Amino acid sequence: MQTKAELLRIGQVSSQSQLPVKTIRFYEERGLIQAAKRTSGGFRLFEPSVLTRLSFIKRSQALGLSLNDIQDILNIADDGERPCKRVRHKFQDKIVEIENRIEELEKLKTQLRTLMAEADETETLEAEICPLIEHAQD
Amino acid sequence: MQTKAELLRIGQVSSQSQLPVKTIRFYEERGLIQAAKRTSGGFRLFEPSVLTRLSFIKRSQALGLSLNDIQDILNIADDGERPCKRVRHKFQDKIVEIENRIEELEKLKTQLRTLMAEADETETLEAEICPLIEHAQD
DNA sequence: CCAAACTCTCCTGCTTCCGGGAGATGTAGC
DNA sequence: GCTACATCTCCCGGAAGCAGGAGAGTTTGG
Repeated sequence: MQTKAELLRIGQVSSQSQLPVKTIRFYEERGLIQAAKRTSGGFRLFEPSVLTRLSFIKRSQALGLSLNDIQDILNIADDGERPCKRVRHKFQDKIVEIENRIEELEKLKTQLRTLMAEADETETLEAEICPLIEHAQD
Repeated sequence: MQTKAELLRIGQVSSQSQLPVKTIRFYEERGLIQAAKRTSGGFRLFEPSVLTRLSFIKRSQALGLSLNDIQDILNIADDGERPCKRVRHKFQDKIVEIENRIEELEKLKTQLRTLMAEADETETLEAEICPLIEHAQD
C-alpha cells in the first residue's frame, strides 16, 4: 500500500547522508537541493536522488569548493548541461588560489623561524613589549 | 599652556597608526588597548605609547596571530612579564598549524590535478552530475 | 558666536555554514 | 485516543574583524 514509499523524510535523509537535519534545511533554503513535496502536515518529502546530490555537495566541499561554487555547478547541471567545463575552470582557479595560499604560508613560516632564531642572539631592550615580534623586518 | 599636550585624540591616533578610527574603538572595546582618559565631553584621549601597542598588534597580525592570540600576549606583557616565552610557544603552535594547513592544501591540489587528468581518459557515465567530481576517491 | 570638523554611542550588516533553542504541530504505533 | 518521537517555522548567535550610517554632542579657529 505504499505507492510512494520511495520518498524520504528529512530524518531519513539525515541519517542516510550523515548530515544534520539543520544542514539539510539550510541547503534547501539556499537552493542547493529541493524537497519533492510536503505532507499535508507540512513535512518535507525528498526523492532518494537527493542523497546523490548531497554526497556530491559533500565531496565538492571536501575538494575546497564553497557552497557558492557548488551552487553554480549544480545550476548548470540542472540546466541539463554537463558542468564539467565549468568545474574544470573552478578547479584551475582553486589550484591557483591554493598555490598562492601555500606560498604565503611558507613565507610566514620562514619569518617565524627567522624571528625565533634571531631572538636567541639579540639583546632584549627594555622599551619593547616583545623583541621577538618587534624585530620582524616586514 | 599645554601641560597635557602629549595626549592624542582618536583621529590623531588613527592617522599616525594608519588604522581606521573604527578599528581603534573596536580594539579598545576588546581590551587590546586602553584610552588614558576622556575629555569632559567624552572624547577619548590616548597616551602616545598606544602607537607602539598598535604597531605591535599590526605586526603580530601580519605574522598570522589572531586578536585572541595577541590579547593573550599583551595580557602577559601587562603583568610586567616578558611574554617572549609565551610568544615562542604561540609561534611553535602556529608553525605546526601552518605546516598542517600546507599539507592539506598540497593534498587538495594533487587531488584536483589527478581528477582533471583522469577525467580526460574516463568515459562519462549518464547517471552522474559531474564525473570530474564524483570520481574522486577520497 | 558660529561653522566646520571631529567624536560620541548604538545599531545593523557582511561573510560562511550552520547550531541551539522555543513553541507549535504532525505522525505512527498500540 | 494517547504517547513518544519527528518535524515544522522562527529567531538568535558565533567566529573575525571590522564597515557604514543615524543622530546627537564637542571642540576649535576665526
